Amino acid sequence: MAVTIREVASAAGVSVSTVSRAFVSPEQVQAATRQRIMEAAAKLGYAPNPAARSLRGAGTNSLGLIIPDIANPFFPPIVKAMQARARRQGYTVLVADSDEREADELETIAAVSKKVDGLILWASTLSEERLRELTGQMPLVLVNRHVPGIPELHISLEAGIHQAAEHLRAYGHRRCVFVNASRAELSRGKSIQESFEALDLSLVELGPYEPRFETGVHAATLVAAHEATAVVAHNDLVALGVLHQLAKLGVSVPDQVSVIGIDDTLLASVSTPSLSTIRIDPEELARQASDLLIDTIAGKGGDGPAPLVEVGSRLVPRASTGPAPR
Amino acid sequence: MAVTIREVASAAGVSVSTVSRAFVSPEQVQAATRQRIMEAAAKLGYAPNPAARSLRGAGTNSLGLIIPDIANPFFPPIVKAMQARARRQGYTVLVADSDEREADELETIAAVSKKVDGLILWASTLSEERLRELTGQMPLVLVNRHVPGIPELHISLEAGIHQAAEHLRAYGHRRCVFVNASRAELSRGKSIQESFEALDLSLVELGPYEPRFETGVHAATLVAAHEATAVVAHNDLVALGVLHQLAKLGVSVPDQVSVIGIDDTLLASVSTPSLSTIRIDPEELARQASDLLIDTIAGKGGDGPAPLVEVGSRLVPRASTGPAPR
DNA sequence: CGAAGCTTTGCGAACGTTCCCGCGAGCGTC
DNA sequence: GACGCTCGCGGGAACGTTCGCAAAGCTTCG
Repeated sequence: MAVTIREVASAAGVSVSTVSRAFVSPEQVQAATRQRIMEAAAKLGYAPNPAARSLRGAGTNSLGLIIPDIANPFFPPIVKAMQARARRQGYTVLVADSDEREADELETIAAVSKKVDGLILWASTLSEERLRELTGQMPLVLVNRHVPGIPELHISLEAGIHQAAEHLRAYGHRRCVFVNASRAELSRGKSIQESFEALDLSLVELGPYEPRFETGVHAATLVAAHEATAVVAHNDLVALGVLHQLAKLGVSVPDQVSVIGIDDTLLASVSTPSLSTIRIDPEELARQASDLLIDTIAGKGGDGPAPLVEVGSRLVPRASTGPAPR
Repeated sequence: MAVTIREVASAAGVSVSTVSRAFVSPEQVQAATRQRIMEAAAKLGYAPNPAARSLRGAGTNSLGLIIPDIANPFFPPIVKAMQARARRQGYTVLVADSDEREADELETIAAVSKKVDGLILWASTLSEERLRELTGQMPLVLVNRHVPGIPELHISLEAGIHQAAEHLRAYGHRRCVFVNASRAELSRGKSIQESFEALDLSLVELGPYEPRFETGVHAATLVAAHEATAVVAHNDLVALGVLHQLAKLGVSVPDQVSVIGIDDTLLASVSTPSLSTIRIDPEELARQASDLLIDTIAGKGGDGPAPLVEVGSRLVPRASTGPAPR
């Protein structure tokens, strides 16, 4: 059915081996023959069969990306960027979500692992032991999860949080509320509490709740009781819940209360008022994660400790923050 | 490195063929032997190598899904649902986006096509001729694109549009605006124009524009000029642009103007006010599309005309629609 | 009791590719 | 001018699996 390497070989008047070489390591075959081969291949519409290729020992040229929830608007831009990045390096990206349940994650990994050269595990629910076992079987990169000895990408919100604190401080806010739903990235480095208090801003922490819209709705009813004039939410979705409920309560944003989200998802830029938020650049994230995995697959840094790369964050001020009321 | 079928065979004291059969067609091997094999496989941690399997002629057990833009919030829930559905049938889903550019789509198809058993092409930019050529090489399902002879899934907005018209009519609206950015699904069946006028609602069509937030912002400035009291937007994103600009103009929604979106993305449920919108059920869409492709792969309906399945829509009334001002 | 049919299992070829080995031609060195 | 080295290419085994074919065991029935 499909056109094989053999047909290309006879069409170009060379052996199968030479055609193979022309594709996998072109410098080993003379320019003239190479060109003949390529022309024949193009005319016949030949493309190497990935199954045969990977069976023989070469990799699959695919990366696996396992994220908690594709439907979470934070991820799609990252997936998109990673696809683009990986494609340029000759890789395809296989995306799957774990629904944040260990059983599902295991099943997903089992289904995907044989088809890829390496795995990016985002906020894995697996035990440290299991992850260690897994990394023995195939290249692994962890995002927002720390296990000694496994390459890791860490999202740091510290800079963004600091900028948010500065931003609110400059606007004259003194009392803030943080709606928490436990972000792994916040567990290292300076806590949000410390960042705010360093600037003489008091911060009361609500929760932890589930990271849902309704959480924001609920939290919004509490800010008055705390006499706070600013709210930082676990993510944009929660922030929108806050916005929604404040509007319903007749509280004006940003005139009476300022609101800040996290992630800079699409939600933030299209809300009314548009949402000030702490941005994590999906392009950079994708680039770092895929490069880290590709390097690991290539066996770089085989010695030495497992690499740890960090991606930062910054505040994107929009219309949901403003001067504190007096 | 990895454990092969041979090791399982010798561990279970049977031949390779029997182990193979135990996995691919269990009813052909006696219960007792099958159990022995499964135990040995489990103990050794054996899983069939997909590369070898697909090389030998069996399929890849993967479906390809090519959509215009993963970052468009309409798609992630569909992708998620399709993954879940396909997994239950033993398939993995390979998602890629085409960025709505023909060159990218071709490249994407080339990269993915060898790794899958069939392809779902969403709103393909390819020429009819090319699609026909492609369908000769592998099973294809088209969504929102009609090419005679190729299985197709058609999203019908007719019911949703009709319900929207009824909804607005019952609220006493008479003049409406439609912000258009050309949806393929609208090109068949009754036009939105006809649906509205059948209920004695006048509808002026703006555009077509690009389906962006800013389009909605722009369109919102025009509704007063048309003396309209209701807006139907190309999708939720555009509708949010409308909402945003109306708020800025001091026009109250829904007291002065009602707004309806299309797609029922996450955006619609978390906006302020929450957005009435025409919902296309992602679960049903995913189910129909993947089942259609899997049936096509299985060779069902080889004779007869190419199947055409339709998925409907319905209005989800929320807070952005209300009685027309008098 | 034997032939015929069915079920259960084993043997071995084939899938399309990569890569190790070996061969011959050309070239530089002493 | 013989030797060794490099370079370009061909031969063929191997990757792990599926599946057609056939052998062996069992049942059934005349």
